[in-house]
Amino acid sequence: MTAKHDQIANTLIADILDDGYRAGERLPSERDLAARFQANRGAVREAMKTLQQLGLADIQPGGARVQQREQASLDIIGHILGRGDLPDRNVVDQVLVVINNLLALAAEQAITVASDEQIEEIRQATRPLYQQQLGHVEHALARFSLLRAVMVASKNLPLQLIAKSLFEQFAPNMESLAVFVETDHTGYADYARKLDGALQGRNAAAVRRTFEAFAKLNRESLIKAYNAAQHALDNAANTQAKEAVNR
Amino acid sequence: MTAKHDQIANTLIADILDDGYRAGERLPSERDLAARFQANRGAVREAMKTLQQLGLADIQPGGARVQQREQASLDIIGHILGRGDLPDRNVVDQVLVVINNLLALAAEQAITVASDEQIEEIRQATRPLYQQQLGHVEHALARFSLLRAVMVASKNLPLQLIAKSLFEQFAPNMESLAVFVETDHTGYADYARKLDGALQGRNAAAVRRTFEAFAKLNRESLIKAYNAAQHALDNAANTQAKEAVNR
DNA sequence: GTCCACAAATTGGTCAGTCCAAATTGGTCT
DNA sequence: AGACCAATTTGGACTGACCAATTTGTGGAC
Repeated sequence: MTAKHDQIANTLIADILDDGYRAGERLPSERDLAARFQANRGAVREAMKTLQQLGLADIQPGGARVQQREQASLDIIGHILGRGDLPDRNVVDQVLVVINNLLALAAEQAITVASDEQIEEIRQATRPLYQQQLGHVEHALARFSLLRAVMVASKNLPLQLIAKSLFEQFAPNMESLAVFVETDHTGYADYARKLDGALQGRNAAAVRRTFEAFAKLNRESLIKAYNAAQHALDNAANTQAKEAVNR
Repeated sequence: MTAKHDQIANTLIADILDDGYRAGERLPSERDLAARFQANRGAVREAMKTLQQLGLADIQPGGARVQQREQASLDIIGHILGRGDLPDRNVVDQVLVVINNLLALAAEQAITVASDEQIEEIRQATRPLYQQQLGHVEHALARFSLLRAVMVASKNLPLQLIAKSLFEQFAPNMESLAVFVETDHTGYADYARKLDGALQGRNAAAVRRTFEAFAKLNRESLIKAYNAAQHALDNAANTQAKEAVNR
């Protein structure tokens, strides 16, 4: 059971993101919201504080107003992805672009600042990707471990925080696609070997190139999964429609 | 006059970031904090909610615990930069590295997805940088406008949100350095011209190269300012010490 | 002495009602 | 129309209380 103020906050967030409230518009007063959600005003206040920190609402004595989505915090990405049956395709692609770019940057930084031990840790993290018979979930976890190792080795705090935030909002919303993902074991293994070599030689350019290839693989895999999931959804919708006609 | 719950939150945040509370340690209860700050528990609760959303505290029935800094939100960067007389040099450099990399990515994206009108807007934003006689503040604002135009043209929401968040936390904490910055007008003008040309030809590689040169300029300028500010601070400290001896 | 089960104290989550200061609103006068 | 002022609305803060989950303390069994 999630806390009540979180329920209220999530409802309001969904309302705003679904354009139930337009930017600049005034939100109902805390007292009105308390009545609507059958909650205490304190709980509503905590929910409003959440909205404020997400940059979705500007809250001042006299009234709270909805802010432009571009004014929001990075933390709204998860909520945006969480809407609808499938996460928004464009946003998913945008997140991938950013994550991959940051990953390449982190690798570049790591090559120059990381200790030999940390480079060795990254190389260790590439090992599981050699294995052809890893399950989808295990393979995804292995890739995540690699990502994490690179980020830590970059010794760049903002970089780590951004990657963590993006990933933690991204991953849970991709679970609905997970069953449709077909892991390209051979492709990843090939990439893992190249990365290992580049790391060993501390070759920044080669590392960046490899990570860009890695990104391409990830993206293609996800696009395929997306198409499959979309077909499945459409079929389900058709079936439901036919049943409705038969009734 | 800032709100009381914000004061409480800021004090607690500073305590945590200054290692007043170690990771894993339990924070005082809301009731104790209310007594300490001579405030209502409701106000303390709102402050705690801030800490939670910053990822600094894990707050559960039974007690709140301090979280690892690596678990925090990107929004703590501003608080980290705000400590001490001068912002932490390493963190400043890290932020610069990330911002510049994102800027290059945004430019690359913009080249491929932006409309002709948006490209034109970016080119317009480069114009002020041609002028040799712009004041430091005006020049900084002009650079910011350019950054903003590129981000918008990238049409990548997460990218925009990250850049906005980083910049808004970064800028106010650089004001203490502002007086020591010597703007390299000639360098910027040179870069602006190259960028303009690359944009006109929609040459992604050239745009990225130009932005990397731009980043280098920015970084060198800030390092110089840092050294100057550090010297000024040291001298002030020495003067104070001598005065103390004379008393 | 160690471990475990149970009761007591602590703590966060929620609620009701009240007061205050800032902002908004609506009417009035010019 | 536009400027000004009072009434209302709204967020910020406070007091005091209750509940459920967790933690902590205590005692007994091994």
